[in-house]
Formats: sequence, C-alpha cells, structure tokens
Amino acid sequence: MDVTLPDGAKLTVSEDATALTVAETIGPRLAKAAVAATVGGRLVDLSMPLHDGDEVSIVTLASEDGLEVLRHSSAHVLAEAATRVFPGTKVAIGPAIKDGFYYDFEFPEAVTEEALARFQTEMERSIKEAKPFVREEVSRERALELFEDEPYKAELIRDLPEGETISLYRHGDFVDLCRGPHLPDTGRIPSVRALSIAGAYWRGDSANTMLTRVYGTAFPSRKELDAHLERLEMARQRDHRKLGRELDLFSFHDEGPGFPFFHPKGMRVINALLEYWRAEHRAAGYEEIKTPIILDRALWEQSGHWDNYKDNMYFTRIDEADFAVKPMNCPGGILVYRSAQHSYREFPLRMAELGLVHRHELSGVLHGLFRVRTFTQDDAHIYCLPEQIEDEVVGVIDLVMRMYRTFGFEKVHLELSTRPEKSIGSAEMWEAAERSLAVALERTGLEYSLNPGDGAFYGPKIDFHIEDVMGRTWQCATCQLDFAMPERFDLEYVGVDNQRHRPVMIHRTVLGSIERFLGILIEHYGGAFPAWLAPLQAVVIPVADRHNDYAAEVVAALGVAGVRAEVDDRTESVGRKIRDNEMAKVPYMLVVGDREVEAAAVSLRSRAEGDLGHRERDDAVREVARGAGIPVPVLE
RNA sequence: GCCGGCGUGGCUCAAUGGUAGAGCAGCUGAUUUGUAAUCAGCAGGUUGGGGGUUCGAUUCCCUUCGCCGGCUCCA
Repeated sequence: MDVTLPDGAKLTVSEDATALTVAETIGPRLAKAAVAATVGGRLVDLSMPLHDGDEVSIVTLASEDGLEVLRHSSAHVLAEAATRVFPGTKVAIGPAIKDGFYYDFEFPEAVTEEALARFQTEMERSIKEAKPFVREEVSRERALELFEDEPYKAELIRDLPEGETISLYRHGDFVDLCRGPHLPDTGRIPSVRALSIAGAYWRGDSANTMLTRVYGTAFPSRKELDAHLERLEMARQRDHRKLGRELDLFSFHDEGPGFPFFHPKGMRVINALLEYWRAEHRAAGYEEIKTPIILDRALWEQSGHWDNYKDNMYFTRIDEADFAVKPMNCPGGILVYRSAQHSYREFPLRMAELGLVHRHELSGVLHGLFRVRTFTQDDAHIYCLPEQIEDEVVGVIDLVMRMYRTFGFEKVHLELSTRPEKSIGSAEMWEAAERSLAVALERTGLEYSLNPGDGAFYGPKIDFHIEDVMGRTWQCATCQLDFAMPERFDLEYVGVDNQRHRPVMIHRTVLGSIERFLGILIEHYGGAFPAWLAPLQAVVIPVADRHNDYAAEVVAALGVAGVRAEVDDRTESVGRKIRDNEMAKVPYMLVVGDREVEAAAVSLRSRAEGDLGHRERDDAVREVARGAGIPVPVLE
C-alpha cells in the first residue's frame, strides 16, 4: 500500500505496515528518534497499523506533539511509581500540561514533599526497565470491571459518550484508562523529574474530594531538563515579593492581607510609570477623570453589580444608607458622562481613569502584587458612534502595542473573543461589533487567534497576552465593547439628525492593574529597572569626606536635570559604596575624588557596563539625564 | 473558601522538653578610603496571637491569624 509523507512524497510499504515501519523505511535515525506519529492529523502510537492512502508524519521529541507524548507517558510512569510507593493509592487523571505534567492521586495516607524523592527513584527504575506501553481496546463493561477499585477511573468511564472507543495503556503491572498515544516504551523517557506536590479537587470542583496532585516535568534531554530547572530557579530569584522587600519597594502586613503598602521607592517607580502612562494617553487624545471609591447601593443595583458581583464587593453604611466600595470604575465614569448632554460632535470621547478598586478575593488566592484585594486599574471608557468603533479599536491596539514595546514586551498575543451563549443584545448588533473588532485587528496587520464564545455577556473583546523574559505569559490589556451599560444607564447623545441615540461604549485597559504590572516588571527586569523607572537613578560617590561638597553640587545639578540622584557620603570605602549601590541596582554611579574636583569632572559608572571613565561634569549630567528621561510617545 | 506545608530579632537562617544563637542590616568608635564587602565594640527576640498538656514548651496538642504551594492546560 501507499502512504503520503508530509512533503507530499508517496511511500510504498507492506500491507501490515505501522508508523514505525514508515520511520524505518525513511531511515534508521528517524526510526530511533520516532516516539509517535500523526495519521491524517491525528496523534497515534507508532505501532498503529496503517491503511492505504494514509497521510503519515513521524513525531519525534523535537516537536510539541512529541513533548506532549513524552510528558503524558511520564505521567503514567509517575502513577506507576506512586502506586508502588503507596499501595492502595487511587489514581485520578494525569495529563501533560505546559512545561510538564501532573497526576492526581488519592493516597491512603498523608503524603508530603518527602515522597518526591521516592517517586523519582521508582520512575527511574521503571525507565531503566524499558517497559513497553501496550494499547488495548476494551468494552465499557470490561473497563468498568477492570477499574472496579478505581472510583475516579470508573466515573470517567461512565461519563464517556456511547460508542467512544475505550482504550487502556499497560506498561509493566500498571494499567491506565487512556486515550494515548504513548511512547513505545518507558525507556524512551530521556529525563524526568517529580517536582512538587499540592492539593487539587477532583475535577476542579471544591465540592469534590481533595486529591493530592504531583507535578513533574520531562524533557528530550538531561540538558534541557536542567535548563528548565534553572529557569524555575531564576524565576524564584526574581520573585517580586522577594525583590520588593530587598529593594524596599513595598510590603504586606497582617493588618491588611491582600492590601499592599507602597514605600517611597515603590512610589517612585509607580509615579515614573504613571508619568509615562499619562504622556501616552495625552498623546492619544484621552482626558483623565477621577471618581469616588464609595458609592450608593442604588448605582450598583442599576449597573448589575449588586446582582452579579456582590460576593466580591465590600460594603459600608453611611447615614443609614447602604454603600459599596467600587470593584469597577465604569458606573462612576458613566455618572460623569451623564452629568451633561453630549453631541456626536464630541465623539469619540475618551475618558481615562486610574481608578482604585477593591475586590474581595478568596484568601487562598492572594499572591504578592499579582493577586491583591485592592488595585489601580488604568481604565478608560470611550464613547463613540458605531461607525467609529473600528478606528477607536485600532487606536487602542496601537497604544497598547506601543506601550508594551517600551517595556521590551515584543511578543504579544492577541485574542478575539466572540458572543457567548448567555448574552444580551441583538444578533445583528453582535455581528457588527465582532466584525468591527476583526476588521480593526486586520488593519493593524497583527496576528490574532479566535476564542469563539469567550466574550463577556455584554460584548465581544480583544485580550492581549504579553510574554516576559522568562517566557511566562500575562494577560494585561483588554479592549471590550459594552452594550449593557449604555442601556442600563440610558446613555444618550444627540445625533446629526437632532435625535437622541445610544452611544457605543468601549472599555479598555493597557496595563490592567498598576500593582500587578509593577510585579510583572520587577520579575521581567529582575529588579534592575531601566533608568527611567529606577527608584534611584544616580548615586554620587565621594572618595573621601573632603569631596562631599563637590558631590552635593553634582547631585544638585542632576536634580535640576530631572534625575533622581543622591549622594552616598557614608564613611565607607569606594568599593563598598559601589557594591551596595550595585546591589540596589542603581543605574548610574558618579565617583568624585581629587582628580574630579580639580577638573570639574566625574568618573561615570553604569550598572550595565561598569566603569565608563572620565567625563566633564556637565557632559555626565546630560548623559545621565538622557538615560533617565521618561520615554517620549512617538505616534506613527 | 478548601487541602497540604510553614511561621525564631529588620533580613537570611541555626538550636533544644530545662527559660534562644550566627551572619547581614542597625547603633557607637576608629579608619578618609579610587570602581562589587575596612576593623572593633554595642544593642536587638514574652520563638505570629490565644488556650492546653507538663515541675518546666519556643520545641507536644488544640485554636486563631498570616504566609507559601496548589485547586480541570480535562481519560
């Protein structure tokens, strides 16, 4: 029979050929590297019999598919190890995930991190024995019989739709319900590591049993595993909670769980960030407003938050009346809009607000600045005509991309989410809105993916995911069309026809939460902020006490030039001062001693490049000021 | 919220069923220093809070608060 290869070439193989046969026919090296195959786009075992005309592609560990197979097989090996170490363990599910895999177990006893090493030993033993993975297809009855003592597997089997093929994978004594595919044998796992242990609910539902989840990862080589472990360690080193304390940026206290306290240095960073933010927004034609944090219950009833968001809100009473602390800025912003009549001539009306919101998050999900109970949204609401949506969305996308580039977030992934099942508004309204967003995306020429049915109930949206230096992604910016609020608040404008109309409302953020974005920046830069964001931009280091006066002059000159500068006049050695300021990640140091005082000069040192040598004093001030300035918006 | 782990001076960490110790930071003094740590001395903790067991607890138990890891990337 003939099969087709990815390059279109035909290959003639025997009637009983498998994917492995194909790999062997192509070459011994490929046969050795092969771990699975795709047939007609479906990922299958190498041992899968082929049919005439199949499109066959051999999968190796070099591909994403290969990695997934490797990790899924590793999960099985982990389950084998876990049941061996703790007999009587019930197994639940064990999928491959980004960067690794996990397996959920119900252990007969409490299991802690100490068990990881034992799992590791057992896994390595299984790998050494190179046990073949054997696929077997069984009837539903047979499957239920086999997994009689495995309540979770039995539940999964019962939930499988009628007619679905039920397959098992066996390696050694271990059998698991599994769709596959798998590696040919356990010996094909080059490197695996049991990483951590934590609780997880069966099927993610807190009403269900709490299982014990063991996380692990596997890579095509020991070297890649080590590199991954190094990345994890690097991320630990860069943890913003650790750096935030070391750099004296912010703190948390038992008296306010989830409520960050910003220190002077943290506020310097935030203020620089906001200065840049305001410059960009001014350039993009936004006005800025500010609305109250506490507002009357009636407003929240009208906005729908009282019905839909109450569990996340904080409440208080003022003069016998119920008030709520705002979890979002839109209702307040709408009151500003409604405070006057509006004409189409004013549109598009772009009103930004750095709004402080409070949300009651579950205590267990709080996490440094990433998940807090109060934060500042860099919010904005754009009121416009339906035919202006497209231009406005393009404007938002441009603004977002421009600002992200400033922070070195070059890789941004855009996602268009469309109408969900439960939604308001007419079909044609949604269609038009989704089309506007899609057209706007096309106009920017940026790639994006579609997320059907994932929009908000009140309108479609575009989400932006940025990738930091460690390859982790974060959703920060969002751009949502909102049909609900204008309706609920009866928003109007007077059109060219002198009639009242409903404006379109666009809701968007760029940084998302200022606090969270700061956390992301801290980890992205490893605490070494670019000069314009650094809390302290320059330190002048006098060599001896007699140079203090001159050092003060240099600091004053830097200050006049807009540089956040200080003198380090401690009676310490120059080496010590440089070390301390280097640890504090100060971008510039200016050493002044006899030679510099004599020549009205400084010796310039940069955090990144070390000693830059002698400079005229004023040249140095200019050079530092240039490096320390807020980035200037450049409109295309 | 739930499960597991943790909670010792500002920070990092040590110790033990018999009333806690180091380094860094801090303070004082000496040193006046040329590109990543000068030296000496001093001071600092009711071992997260409350309760219990015990002759005695920081160490054991309970409770509470906080922190850390995680809570479908679906066989």
